[in-house]
Amino acid sequence: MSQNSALVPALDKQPHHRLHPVLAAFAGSEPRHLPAPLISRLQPHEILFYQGDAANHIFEVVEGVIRLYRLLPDGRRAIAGFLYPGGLIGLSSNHRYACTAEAITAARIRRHTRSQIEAAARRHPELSGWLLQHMRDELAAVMNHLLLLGRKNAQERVASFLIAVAQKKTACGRPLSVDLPMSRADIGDYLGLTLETVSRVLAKLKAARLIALPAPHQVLLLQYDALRELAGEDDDEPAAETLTAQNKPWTH
Amino acid sequence: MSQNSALVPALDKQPHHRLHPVLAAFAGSEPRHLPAPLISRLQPHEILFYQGDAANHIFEVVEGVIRLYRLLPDGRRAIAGFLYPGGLIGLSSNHRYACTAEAITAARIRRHTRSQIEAAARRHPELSGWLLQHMRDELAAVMNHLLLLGRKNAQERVASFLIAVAQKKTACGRPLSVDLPMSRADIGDYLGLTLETVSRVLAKLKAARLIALPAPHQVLLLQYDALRELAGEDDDEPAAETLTAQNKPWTH
DNA sequence: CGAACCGTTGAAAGCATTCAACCTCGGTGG
DNA sequence: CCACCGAGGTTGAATGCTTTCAACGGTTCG
Repeated sequence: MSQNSALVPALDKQPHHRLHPVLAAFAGSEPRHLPAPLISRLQPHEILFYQGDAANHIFEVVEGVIRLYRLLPDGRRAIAGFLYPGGLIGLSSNHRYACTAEAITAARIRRHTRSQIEAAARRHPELSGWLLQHMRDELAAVMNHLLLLGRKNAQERVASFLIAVAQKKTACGRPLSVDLPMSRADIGDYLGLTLETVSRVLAKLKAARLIALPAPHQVLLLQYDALRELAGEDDDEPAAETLTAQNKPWTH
Repeated sequence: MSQNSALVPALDKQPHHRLHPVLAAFAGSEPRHLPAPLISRLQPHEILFYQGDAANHIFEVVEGVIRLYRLLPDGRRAIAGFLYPGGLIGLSSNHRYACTAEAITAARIRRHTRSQIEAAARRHPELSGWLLQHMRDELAAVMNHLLLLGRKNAQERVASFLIAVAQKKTACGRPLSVDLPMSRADIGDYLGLTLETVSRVLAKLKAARLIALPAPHQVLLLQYDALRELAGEDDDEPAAETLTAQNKPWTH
């Protein structure tokens, strides 16, 4: 509950760009026509904005965990991502927010108007680049998630999830302790499973001694590498690039 | 096979920004130190680049259809998107490409170096904004796809797919004719289904008179609205925004 | 003409879901 | 203080949707 790296839509792996109050810093360097960015507090089930709302603001999670989700007309829910402190919300939105943002835990959120950000970005190219990088990271994370949702089975999904959550906690010694502030239903809606299936898979991983569950919201990764194997992601594959460097179509 | 709007990762709906040779136009307005952007031709199964390759280029589809996909170690494949003429590839990539890009049909591709693009973007703010917008559209499309993969059943997925493909063809009168240059396996890997399931669902939709299949790669949407209903997306919901404008947490 | 590829269709199997019961834990109030 | 209640988690049994395996027909191409 006290990690502070971004866990953007599909759980970023690289913990680069840890700067907490980045936007605030840039906003602060502007002439102070505007009040300093507002920090608002959210109660556990409070909504920050709804899908379809005009996307006039960009939010920065200061504390707590936020879920982003979309709903089908009949109520089925898909969680697009969990946001941890340092995470940015709404950056990649168009005119309207694509998801609903709701607090899972009590949270503190820094709010910036889009125009503020854009003005600051014009003045500070490094901020502009940083925001772009953030969007690219978000997209890369979502690509991973498409593979997970499209082609992985329940075990692989849960294992991938645990690995991803663990990779935010910058490599303490294993066995790794991870806590999951969200409910089983949240995890299910994130992984495209039912809450029962999530529970069952966790039980199975526990029976296989790959994890331990001291409490429902705390997981110990006992065999990290076995979990990675199960997750089936070649996260940091070395350069398979020199091999394929020839025979590029455009070298014709 | 002759549409010319972008069908980015999850099949864009808004056909805005139809400008075919945008990047070329901007590149051309530079002092001609560099050769004009190369156009290369791809054979049906030719690879443009592999996932993991250094992302030094940005590509623009001029003609044909490209698939972007990721693989699991055991060969399972998830197609992240199909790209049609006008689509940009690699724009949102980090240092490395997140997907493999492969031609489905014979294709012509315009290649730009990333540095060319970036230089042009610095000189032409409108290009910069356009690229940003493109990334946002891509992300929005992927969000739709997460919902599809995470929570829709086979029928809903196929219906959504057909609707999305149809929405590229700017609203000719219904019944709408749509052609699918990709194979059933491609559709399956895009929708998180097997090729058999795709075939079966199409047969079922045909039996229900919602579509007709004059040829395997041509679909007639006989009952567009019923399909939309089945797809279950409130694509263009009107403003539900004024209703929720009050009770924003930050107004505390 | 035969091989290969693609799409379709059938039958059986499997994995996740659905429905339901039970349990634990906190909070509340009698 | 303890009974009651609701929320969240776990587990079991049955169902079902999708997958898997297999066969068949059509088309293309060497």
